[in-house]
Amino acid sequence: MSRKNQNGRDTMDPRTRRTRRLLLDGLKELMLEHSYGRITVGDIAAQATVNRATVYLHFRDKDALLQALLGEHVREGLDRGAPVPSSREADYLLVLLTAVCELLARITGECPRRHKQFEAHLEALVQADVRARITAWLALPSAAPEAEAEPLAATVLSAALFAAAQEWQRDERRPSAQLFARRALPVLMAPLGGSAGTVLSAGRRLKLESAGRVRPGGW
Amino acid sequence: MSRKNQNGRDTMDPRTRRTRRLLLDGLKELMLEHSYGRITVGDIAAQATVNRATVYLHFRDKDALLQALLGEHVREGLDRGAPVPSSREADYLLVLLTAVCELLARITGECPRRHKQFEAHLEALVQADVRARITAWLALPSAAPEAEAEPLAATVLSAALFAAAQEWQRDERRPSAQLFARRALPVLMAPLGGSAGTVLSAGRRLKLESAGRVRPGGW
DNA sequence: CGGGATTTGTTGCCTACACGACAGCGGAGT
DNA sequence: ACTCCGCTGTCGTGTAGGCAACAAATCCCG
Repeated sequence: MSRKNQNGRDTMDPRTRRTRRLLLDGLKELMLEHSYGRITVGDIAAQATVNRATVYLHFRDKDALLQALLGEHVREGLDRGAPVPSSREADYLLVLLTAVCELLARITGECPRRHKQFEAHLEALVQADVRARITAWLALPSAAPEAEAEPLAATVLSAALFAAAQEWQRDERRPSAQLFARRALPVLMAPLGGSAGTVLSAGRRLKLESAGRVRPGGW
Repeated sequence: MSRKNQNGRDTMDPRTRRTRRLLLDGLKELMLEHSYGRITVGDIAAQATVNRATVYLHFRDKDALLQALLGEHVREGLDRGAPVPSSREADYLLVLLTAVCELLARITGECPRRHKQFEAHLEALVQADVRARITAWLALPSAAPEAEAEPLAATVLSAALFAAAQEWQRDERRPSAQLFARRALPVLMAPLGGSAGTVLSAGRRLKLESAGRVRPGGW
């Protein structure tokens, strides 16, 4: 049995990885031309050159497969633009907000009419992924010894950030995502620390008053 | 055990078909950037997301894999342009000669410098495939009841046809393949039947006295 | 509404593939 | 000369996947 069935990245049997990929790609391919509802599990299996029974070795049902596909789409969309850094760079939130704005725009823009039904779901996945990224970012090794991840910090931060991006998206004549992010970030963080600082772990003050700073505060 | 390991097309285990395809595509992909000699079996396996040992379940060695890849390339090249017809159409040889000319031109034209070493081999494969096509064409149901496949017919015809194509290829200012084929065909068939029209449909009398002229790469 | 036709999940048996380990071998360096 | 090293080709063992058949939805049309 493969070490990690769900989250395992590289400890999986190559056959499992390959088949998973074939299935995800197969569904993606089919959804370019057909509506989700009209696609059967058999269609997906055929497209993936895999037996129908095999589909169920990887996903509970068709919806779970779709879920995984959408999740991957979101993950990739955020990874180019806002990969989780290896050190707790101060401007990560800025980068992330920019990327979220751009991804949301892409979702509502490029998504075929036929799949508009999934937009809400897709946005929820974006929010979940943003939360995961912020959590990971907060968990990064920091110089402060007392660093204890305030569990609420990620929740609050991600919700605020995502809401900001959504508002940007609704704006008729919105500025560039980059510009918007720079202006919005201070507002975003205001509720967190008293004076726009101390995002969380006590000693760690993130100075963001001048919101355009593009240099990591390297620690 | 799969019904037909070598030639079976559709009676193979889907896993076998898929892995074969992955390996062929993998080698093709690698050869876009590396010279054949520097590519190891392990590289191919990795590119194909397949275990190295699995390669040997499909091909005796790296060379056999290359052989299959080149053969497939030739087959596909001739299939668009000169697929074996379902009835013994009279002008098939014309179509085939045209296709061979164009394929030869593509081989010497598009082939990267790095792989020029395979050109001769590739041309031999073309000739072999041409022979197979002509054999198949001759075996097609014909109106003549006495139709018995004269085994030498395919050999002679294919050698002559291929030699003509090679000569066209060497011509500095060659005409279009289409035009050349039209002009060359009567010459080609002259040794076969008396009057260039009746190739071998009715009388199937193949006079080969003057047919010994087999161009290089021959048997 | 009824009933044939698809589609969905599930199961048991068999096969192709993954993996690790192995001996053999050719090449590069010292 | 020698060892070191990476590649080749093969083997035994465990597992993912192919296949056929199945009951249970679900569709859909008269």
